Amino acid sequence: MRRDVFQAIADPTRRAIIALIALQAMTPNALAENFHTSRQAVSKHLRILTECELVKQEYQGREIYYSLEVEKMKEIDKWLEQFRKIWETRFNQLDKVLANLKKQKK
Amino acid sequence: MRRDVFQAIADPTRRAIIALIALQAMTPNALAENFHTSRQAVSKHLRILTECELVKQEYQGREIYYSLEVEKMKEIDKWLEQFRKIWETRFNQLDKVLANLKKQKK
DNA sequence: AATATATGCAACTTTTCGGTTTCGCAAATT
DNA sequence: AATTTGCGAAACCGAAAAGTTGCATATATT
Repeated sequence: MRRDVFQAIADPTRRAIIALIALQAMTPNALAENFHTSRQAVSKHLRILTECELVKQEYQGREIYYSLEVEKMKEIDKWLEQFRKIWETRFNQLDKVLANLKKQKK
Repeated sequence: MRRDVFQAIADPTRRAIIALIALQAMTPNALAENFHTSRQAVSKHLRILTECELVKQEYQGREIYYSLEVEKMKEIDKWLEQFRKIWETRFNQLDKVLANLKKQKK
């Protein structure tokens, strides 16, 4: 079982779940209504999300409210950081090219 | 075949490949030296990365240099955007709490 | 021309994934 | 007390993933 953040967000249903519970805590049943799958399938997704700590549970009687562990999402952002540097540099280079073109036009 | 960016970065070997070719274009053979898998396996990963347009090829005689399509990486960044808003808000709320604590100390 | 090298592709195998169905349990409702 | 409801866990299934081995092909090298 790999179970890291990147594997967790690979599945589109899980990404949708993440987007939903980012806004407000939700129960498995409430979540399942948004998809064309059984509640059990959603439950399985929630387990995966819980295992990689992307999600936290809050027990309320027999209901369980799931909500996003936003901090964990930053891990993805952190990984992206190395590439952000690259695409910003590229952008600056493009900027230079455009600036030179302008100069030549004059 | 799903083949989207999120599925592409789910595999740790692929993430490593992405990180390598982000710095400089590399051939499959050169890449394979960095992993404990066969060249063919790396080739397969490269095909997946190519299919979702995360990677571009440059033919040079019998060698093929692979490099990162940085633009495509922005798709992940774009998806993260919605959560960035949330964690920044949370941060601001924490900021307020800290500010209040300071006030009380006075 | 013969051989070596770089690569992709196809076939095959094992493991993982995402789903369903069935079940058991605890909390609510009647 | 009996029934309904919300949930997770386990068993099972088909499809996809990730790897290996064995080719075929095109370009270099000798």
